Amino acid sequence: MEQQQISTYLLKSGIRPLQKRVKIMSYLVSKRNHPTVDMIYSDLIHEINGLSKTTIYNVLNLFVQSGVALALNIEGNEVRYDADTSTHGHFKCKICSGVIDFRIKQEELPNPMLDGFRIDEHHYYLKGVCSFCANKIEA
Amino acid sequence: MEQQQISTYLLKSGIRPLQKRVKIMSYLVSKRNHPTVDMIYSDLIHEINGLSKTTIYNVLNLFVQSGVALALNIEGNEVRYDADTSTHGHFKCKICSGVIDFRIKQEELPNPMLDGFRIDEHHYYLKGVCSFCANKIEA
DNA sequence: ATGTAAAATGAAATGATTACAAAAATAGTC
DNA sequence: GACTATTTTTGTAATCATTTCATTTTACAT
Repeated sequence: MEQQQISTYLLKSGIRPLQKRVKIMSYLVSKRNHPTVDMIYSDLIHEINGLSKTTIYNVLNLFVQSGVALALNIEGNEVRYDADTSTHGHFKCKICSGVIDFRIKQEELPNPMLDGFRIDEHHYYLKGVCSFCANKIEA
Repeated sequence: MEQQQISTYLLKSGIRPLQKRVKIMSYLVSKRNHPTVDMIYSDLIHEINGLSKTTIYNVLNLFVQSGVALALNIEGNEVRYDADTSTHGHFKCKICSGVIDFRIKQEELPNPMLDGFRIDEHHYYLKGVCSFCANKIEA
């Protein structure tokens, strides 16, 4: 996606499309790697002059509050971010630590009987070993 | 559950049923409140003489590794523990921070096409506002 | 009882995240 | 284009959960 499109998207979501915000969203959208704050920082520090980690925290928190990004809490010691806010699941490999998406429809997810509850977010996480790592183990 | 039953259960799971381990498991099983380490510590410090937080971390890590407890990563800043290792979902209320279980069958959870992947754990988390807090807001 | 291995302890280290005050950038107005 | 008020970014320090590690204590078999 072009930076211009990102700007429009952010604006539409009630977020002023400032330079760093656009770059960070652009990174999330293009890489789709469910990065941690550290990953974003190490990748963008070269590209954005004088970027601070605090800014990344600020911007990501803003994104999550505004609903343009999801915070994934798959593992206790790290938060990962995802610009894809549509319904989908996540698989995390214990070996390579990679996180991949898998498609599921909203209707496929069970809807428990929770009378009077307001449900805002659905998170479906799987953990195990990905096919690539599984092959390496066998070999 | 009686402490005796807990001991037998731990033993069967390959865990030596030492005093503190039994007490901590007993706490998890009886309270079913998905506690954090801090909650366990503040509740058991009165009951167990000279209990240290490090011990709770040690014991819980052992429980998780041995498969007699689950570590829930619903929110990024806290890990909660659950002695119920059967398939079920968790709902966390944004207002009161309470976590409740809901029953789902293994078969109800979607099984994505992940060829060659080994899936070890399924986590299904919902977030929103529980009925109790929703009522309070309306009132 | 005694010795050995396992477990628990507490203090210090680590790592992620937040708070906060100062500096910089931005948008709107003249 | 310059001026000012407001918002954003920055960097440091503070906070909080968790782990590490050396030491002490406990459990258990002999």
